[in-house]
Amino acid sequence: MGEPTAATPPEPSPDDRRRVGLKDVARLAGVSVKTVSNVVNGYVHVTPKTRARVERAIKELNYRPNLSARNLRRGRSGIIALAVPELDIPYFAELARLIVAAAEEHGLTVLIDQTGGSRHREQQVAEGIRDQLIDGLIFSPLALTADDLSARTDDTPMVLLGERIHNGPADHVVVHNVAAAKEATLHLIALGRRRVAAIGAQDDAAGETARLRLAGYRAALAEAGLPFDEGLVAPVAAYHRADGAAAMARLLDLAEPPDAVFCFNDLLALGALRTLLERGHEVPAEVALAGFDDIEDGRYGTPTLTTVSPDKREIARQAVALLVERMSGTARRGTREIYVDHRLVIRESTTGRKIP
Amino acid sequence: MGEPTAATPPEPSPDDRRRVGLKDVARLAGVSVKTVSNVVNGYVHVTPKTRARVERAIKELNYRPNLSARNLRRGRSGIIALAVPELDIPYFAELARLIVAAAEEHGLTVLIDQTGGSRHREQQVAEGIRDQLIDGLIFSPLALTADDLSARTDDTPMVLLGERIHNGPADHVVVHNVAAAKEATLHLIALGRRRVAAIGAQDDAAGETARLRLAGYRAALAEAGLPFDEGLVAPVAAYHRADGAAAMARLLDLAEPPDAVFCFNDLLALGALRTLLERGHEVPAEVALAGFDDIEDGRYGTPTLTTVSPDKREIARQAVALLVERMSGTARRGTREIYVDHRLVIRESTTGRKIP
DNA sequence: CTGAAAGCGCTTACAG
DNA sequence: CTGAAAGCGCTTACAG
Repeated sequence: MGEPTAATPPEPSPDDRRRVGLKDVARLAGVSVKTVSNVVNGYVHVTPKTRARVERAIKELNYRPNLSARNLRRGRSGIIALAVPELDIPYFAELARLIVAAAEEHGLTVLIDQTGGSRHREQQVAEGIRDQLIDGLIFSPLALTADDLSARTDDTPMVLLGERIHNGPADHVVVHNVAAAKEATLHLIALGRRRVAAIGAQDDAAGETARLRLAGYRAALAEAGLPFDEGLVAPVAAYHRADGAAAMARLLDLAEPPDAVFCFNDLLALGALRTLLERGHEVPAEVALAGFDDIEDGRYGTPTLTTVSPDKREIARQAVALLVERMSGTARRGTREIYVDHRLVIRESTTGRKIP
Repeated sequence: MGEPTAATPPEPSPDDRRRVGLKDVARLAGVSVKTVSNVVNGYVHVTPKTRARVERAIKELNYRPNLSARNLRRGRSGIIALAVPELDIPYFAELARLIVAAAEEHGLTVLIDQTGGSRHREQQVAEGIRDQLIDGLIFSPLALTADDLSARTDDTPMVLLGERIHNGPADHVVVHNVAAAKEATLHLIALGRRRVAAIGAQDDAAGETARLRLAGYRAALAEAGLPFDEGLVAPVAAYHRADGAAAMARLLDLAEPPDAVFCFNDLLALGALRTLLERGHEVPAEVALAGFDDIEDGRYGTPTLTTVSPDKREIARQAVALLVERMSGTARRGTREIYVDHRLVIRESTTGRKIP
């Protein structure tokens, strides 16, 4: 009494009505909370009559289980994180869609982290910015090294995607990059091309994808008995259209420009295509073009794009399946590296044939 | 006893070591849990010396707060959901990226729901499949009606995106569709075109976007004194490239084909472009083409695509800002409809000029 | 098949 | 500035 606040009786704000809990449902239905919990979670040992009564009460009160409480009690959240560089890079957008779908089949919800490929953000992800919120992580790093990952103190189950990190610190789903790049290059050579260029080389340590695809490219040249010409290998800073466009321009300025180009991804190829058409070159008559990823844009451009198509659905499924195994603790010791199929999809940018 | 399971004593699995909690940190640091909590949450009233000791203990034990417990206690999760039809439709991928970024500035994490535009899934989203997990929802519905949304019993704060639902049941961020479509059509007419077609009409109730953009198209014709020709309006089942390609083919088969086409989104335009080039028509010389959305694909095709560019960053910012206001309870009564700017980006598909 | 009760790990009045 | 304790809403042994 006499306290300054005494004049303001603690009056519940309109939003303050208490949330409906299990207890309220139990009271209305005239059963114990255990029974309500059993009904909510679909357990068997409840008589149909009791179940019906509980369900009526749930509907009447519009009860929804509080997931924070459930998670706290169960010790898991049912949420996994997907960390990718950018959501609007078509390859990652397609992958994200498939992973969300695959996760749903396991009753899991996906939360998305965009790292922008920045080392700092990737370290945060690896160290578990959201580790107490998520049960597992599917991670496609761009800047992190295997050492970074080996040093991580967070023990949230993790599955890696992409070429960046091999040999081990975590389960890993990949495609056979060397073989796929070799196939694509051999296809160009089989068309009779002799000056086959490559766009997408990268010097820095981040360029593991580049390294593998370049190896495949070189293996194809070697197998075909063609010389390797350093001048036909165009390095890029990143794997966007603009980089491909610029690289193609440089190749066209060579004394002896290429008659075919294998681009290390589709965005590079689409950028290169743009430069070729802009400068009045016919594709594939003068320059044949192949990419990697099979993103949807390549299927509808003019010409349509020949490309290596990794089985993205399978990548998503395997990634989620591996993660689920890790999370449940049923995974065997040691990490696994799973190789997913790919196929070469031949379209107009190498054959000139129209889509029927 | 005698039960078959009696032979297997309940032995804690190696993974079962208890999680490090506030209590453990408090014990190691020699302070109360309250103090640790204060340090973790960055509150002021802790002496530097105590703070340092706590921080050392946190590091030593590699302590991470349990978010489920925090959320349970605080009554919120810091997670918002973004529900869109598909993540790999470029427009939604771009929007998702921007919304994730905007949410991050408010310390919020985004969880993504893909509805596939299915009515059933959209109803689940509206009714709060994850309502106890999320603090708010940014929703771009395709099948739901205003009535569906008015009837929802879930009271999770929600912000709507897209043209589907106007007038009211929730806060809403949109662009001026009619005005924008009119501008795009007038631009085509200003080029001297007289048979301007439209691709993207839809009969069904879902076609609110279609209705508005068609209205803008008609308004432009009227303003320019051109007749409205029903035959030049091509309906589509969906807004994908394939629909645009098919619609364009039908328009080209007319006795008097169009000399310009306004497509109600960029994917339709890219599909239409494909048909035009495939059939040997010059763009824009024979047929000029404009789209809507300004997705990245349109910036790099050949020719590049003239399009209405909504300010997507602003859409994302406004959507998150509105939602945050609702969640904090500071929003005024009544729902708001926020119009975001757009501009017409003129590129080669109407002017034929090359990008410098 | 059902009930009463403990406890998941936090935050936050309430006292000091 | 710090401590002891209640309670968020669940799930789940433990009894019956």
